[in-house]
Amino acid sequence: MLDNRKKRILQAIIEEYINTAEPVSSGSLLQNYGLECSSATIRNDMAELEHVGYLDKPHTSAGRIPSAKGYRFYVDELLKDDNISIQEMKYIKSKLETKVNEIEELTKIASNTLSEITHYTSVAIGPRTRKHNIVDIKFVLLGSRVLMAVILTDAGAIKETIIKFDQDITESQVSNLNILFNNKLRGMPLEKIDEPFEQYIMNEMSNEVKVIKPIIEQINYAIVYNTDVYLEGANKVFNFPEFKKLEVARTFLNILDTKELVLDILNSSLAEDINVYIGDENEYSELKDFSIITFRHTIGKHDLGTIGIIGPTRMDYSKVISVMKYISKKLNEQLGKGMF
Amino acid sequence: MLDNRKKRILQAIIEEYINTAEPVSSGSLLQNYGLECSSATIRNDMAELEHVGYLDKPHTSAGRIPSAKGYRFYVDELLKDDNISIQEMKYIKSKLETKVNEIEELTKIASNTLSEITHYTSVAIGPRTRKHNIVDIKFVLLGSRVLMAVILTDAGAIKETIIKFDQDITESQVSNLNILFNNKLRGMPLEKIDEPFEQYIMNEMSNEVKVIKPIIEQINYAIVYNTDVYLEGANKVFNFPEFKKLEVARTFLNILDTKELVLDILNSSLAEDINVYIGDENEYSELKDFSIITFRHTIGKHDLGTIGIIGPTRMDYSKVISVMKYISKKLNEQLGKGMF
DNA sequence: AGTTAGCACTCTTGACTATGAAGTGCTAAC
DNA sequence: GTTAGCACTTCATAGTCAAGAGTGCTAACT
Repeated sequence: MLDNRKKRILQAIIEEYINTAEPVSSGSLLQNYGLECSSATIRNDMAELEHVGYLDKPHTSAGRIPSAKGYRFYVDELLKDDNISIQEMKYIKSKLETKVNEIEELTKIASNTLSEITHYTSVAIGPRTRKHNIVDIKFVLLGSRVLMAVILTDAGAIKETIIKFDQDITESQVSNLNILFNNKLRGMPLEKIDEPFEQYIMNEMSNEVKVIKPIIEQINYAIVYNTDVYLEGANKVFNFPEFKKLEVARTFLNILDTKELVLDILNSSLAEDINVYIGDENEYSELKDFSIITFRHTIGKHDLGTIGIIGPTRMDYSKVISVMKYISKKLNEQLGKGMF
Repeated sequence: MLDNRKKRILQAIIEEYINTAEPVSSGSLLQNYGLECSSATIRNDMAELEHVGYLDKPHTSAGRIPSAKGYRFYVDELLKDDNISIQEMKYIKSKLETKVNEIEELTKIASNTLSEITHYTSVAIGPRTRKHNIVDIKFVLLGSRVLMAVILTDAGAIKETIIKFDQDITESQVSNLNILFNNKLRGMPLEKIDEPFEQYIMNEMSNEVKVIKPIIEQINYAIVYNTDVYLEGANKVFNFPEFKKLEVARTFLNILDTKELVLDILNSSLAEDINVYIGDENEYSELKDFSIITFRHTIGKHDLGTIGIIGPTRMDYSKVISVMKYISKKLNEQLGKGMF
């Protein structure tokens, strides 16, 4: 276990390094933090902290920088999560109070705001709607051969998709579809639009089998593939000195371009909690020089979307987590008002 | 006017520079291009070409690089637009033959393909629909206080938007809306959903004025603001040596992040033609080190979307223009089939 | 008059060196 | 357990130098 002074020194080094991006020396700690001991004592403690793996040393005559393990200790034990100003709170509130028509828009706004305030790149995905319950499903004829399906869910998500046919569709077919789909599916989760259901409908409307298949296919496609990844502030990374090295910047942009990877990370984030992945804690080796902080917001058991911040391991964890917690709180208040 | 040999030398310099990104020397021209003269002659011509502004010189003892004016001459007079392989054509064909439900998807696919083949960053916007004629307009009640408006146009664009109310909406109101809107608007361009129209509807439905206003507002919002900018391959720039300088990469990403700027550029592109903006020909000074090539595809007088390529001034104009022309041709064939 | 060989001149690049600054780790004293 | 003092290490910066690449000019050639 670390004694009190060592903890203070570790915290000071990490916070100084987060601010300056320069290796922290014993002298600078003495100057800027009110430590009541000499630089030699600090050096001894720093050697100890390095020995147990919380610090690294770029080379013998440089100061210390935090290791991934050091950041982890900091995040778990030392970090303060009230690192947010009144102005920032006001700004967040005003942004989140925008009137939106769909839950997904709110996720976008939250992600956007998070990036603005923290100056890191944010990523977000909309809700995984498969578990959402169907409130209403409507088919509307847009042309003699064009049908639109609109599905409303109890978590405020709206899925709409267009289906084209090689043959004319009649109004009576449409009203049949409306009745059958609603009778069977209302109150059911979206994932119930599956093969058994397709079979059922085909039996009920046995003389128009050709119409059913594309409808079910297209709806499923819309539900599954409608997982856009929203990105905000990719260019912000150039403000950080770690991205001065072209290779790092390139890796970063490649990560952001690999939608599947981002999706995977956001999806693996646990429900209702803030998750921090520091450097090589990340499952993917491409991410070893980066940290990711995610959180998912939910209503009851319903997933409403996941937001993440990605940046250098030298990230201002305190700031990001503080802002995230506040946004999370406000989102819940907002959603609690019964918007949907 | 340039004599034949000077033209050949200019062309050779530009093509060599596009390939290598290194200043081109008289010696290397002699080696790699079958010019029947000595390096001294080439040097004389190069001095002349520099004098008239087609070439620049980084410093006295370096080779020459093309100036913006040089590229312009090359694009206007020397460029070949058949720089595309059979495989590439096949690939483009296969991509564009994907079945799509909306014209906008096709624009996205074309943009995406263009970026894949040329390895430059592509941007695209959907059609400016204001001049599109309304084929049908439908209101659908999604909940007692949620209305969806779907508008179909003769160019295959579908605009849908959701409107929320503080009061219940009845089915009879909805059918009224359907009748009134369609009677008045069918065959009209989308831009006709304007203030005079709002007045007209308000007169016709004078007892439900409160319902009309948000509808018109929201529809107009959807028409005007539904101009997403699609971006593809932003990370590709790191393959080009001009982006080795961090400042250039940063400027580039900032440009891509400024949606309004990109939108403006794409919108100012003329109809049905390929437009090339080289370096400081661009209206915006931020773009002085970049070139942009755009083209808009149309059916008759209808705008169907605009696609652009943005990259360093040392761009492979020949390749990009060749591929664009081919895509443009295929798009027209595709659309000519009467998909919409 | 246009073309060419030859060569002096210019500028860049990379390797090598010297020097100063920053910081540590150790020793010995407190 | 803490601290002052100092030797030692490493990095960053500037300076020097030589090699290499390419031009521009001059004078000769066709």
